[in-house]
Amino acid sequence: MPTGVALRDPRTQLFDAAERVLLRDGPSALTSRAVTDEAQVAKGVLHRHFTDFDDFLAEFVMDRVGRLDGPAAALREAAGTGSVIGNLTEALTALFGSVAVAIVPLLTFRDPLRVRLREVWPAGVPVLTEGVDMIAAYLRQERDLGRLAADAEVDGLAPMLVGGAHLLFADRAAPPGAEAVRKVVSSVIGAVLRDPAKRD
Amino acid sequence: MPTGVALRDPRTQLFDAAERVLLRDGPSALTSRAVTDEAQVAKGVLHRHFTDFDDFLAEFVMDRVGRLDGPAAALREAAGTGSVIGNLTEALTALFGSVAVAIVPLLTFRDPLRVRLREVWPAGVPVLTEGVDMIAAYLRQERDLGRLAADAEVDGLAPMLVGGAHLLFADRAAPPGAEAVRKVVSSVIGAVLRDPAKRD
DNA sequence: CACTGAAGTGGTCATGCGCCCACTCTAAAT
DNA sequence: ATTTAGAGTGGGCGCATGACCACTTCAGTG
Repeated sequence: MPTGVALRDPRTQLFDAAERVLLRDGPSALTSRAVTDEAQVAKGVLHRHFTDFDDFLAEFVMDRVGRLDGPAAALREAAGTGSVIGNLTEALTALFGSVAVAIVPLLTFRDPLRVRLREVWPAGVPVLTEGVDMIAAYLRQERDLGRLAADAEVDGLAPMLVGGAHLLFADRAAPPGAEAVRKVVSSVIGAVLRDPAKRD
Repeated sequence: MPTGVALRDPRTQLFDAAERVLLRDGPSALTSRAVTDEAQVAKGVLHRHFTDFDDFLAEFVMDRVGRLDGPAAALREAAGTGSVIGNLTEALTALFGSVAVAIVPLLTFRDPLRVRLREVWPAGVPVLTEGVDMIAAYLRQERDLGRLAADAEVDGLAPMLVGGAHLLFADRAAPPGAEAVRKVVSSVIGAVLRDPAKRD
């Protein structure tokens, strides 16, 4: 086995491996060994590029959140036009249905990681708060309550993308899949926006 | 240290200890040692009364779900009356805001436990499916999508009751608390029920 | 062409977890 | 009074995980 041969883009390689493990085996299987094995590199690689496994996870999350630029731009554009409902629904659906967001709350269950994430988080916040505050505005709710509701929506849909964690209906064995989740987000947002006292 | 002295109601004692640990230290701290230590009993006690730690957790969850009888009755009654919106909102709020339900999805993250839970789960299902299907009906959505949406709502609100797991707004340090969660559930359900094509 | 340092490897360690089990104690049965 | 079954105790085992580190290899530098 050759050693010392430089890998190309080890960080991305590890991030992609982590995503594959997460989607295939679920969050409880996301260990440092599982990631390095999946990436077919030695255990030490992870520790050379990241101070910590939680550090790795935090960077992993932020990397995925960074891919939200597209949906965020669509959201801004939708807010500017006259026909708000259609475009906003579309943009919000894309935003909340994104796999990138879905990964976030999963990792939240690692307590130390949560602390770590709060340090690097601000970079990704604006993209998400925008959408959430818009929902709050359309609900004409207090800002905090609106945010809380949106938080619940995101946190709730996330586990289902990754392993079908729902328990209420155990008869439905397979996870719903990204497309079904998108449809639900769209429907829920649509229902909220159909509120009689709508604004446009 | 006296040994062999029979504890009174060891199961309830352990369940209560588990809930205290969960609410105080979060789901990642919910280990078998933490439970027995919190209950101030020896490690072995847990294994005498339960075949397994996951068995204990499954029984724990089912015990808490069993406390949903009150909200479920209120829900049935609300469905029978004429003024559906007010009563239904109240009943659904009580149902989804319940701490008992909140515990369920948390434990979902333990993979083996999920399998175990599916075996004992049917006993508690009707109580929950009732409320969820009602929401689906009011949303006039396909049954599966409605259920999925409700699942997301429950799963999403749960972690917030237990440690404030939300990340979108890291500036809000403290968990929202049960009362705030209730308000949000009520608001969201209310918004959905204000749909122009409402039924009552 | 030697030198140096960055990068990858894999053996090893400490920790914590769930679980087993030999032991002890109590209370009910004969 | 002796027996026996049930219940609580805690030492310790096996395993998995994250972290550490001595060693190896290669690219770039003068």
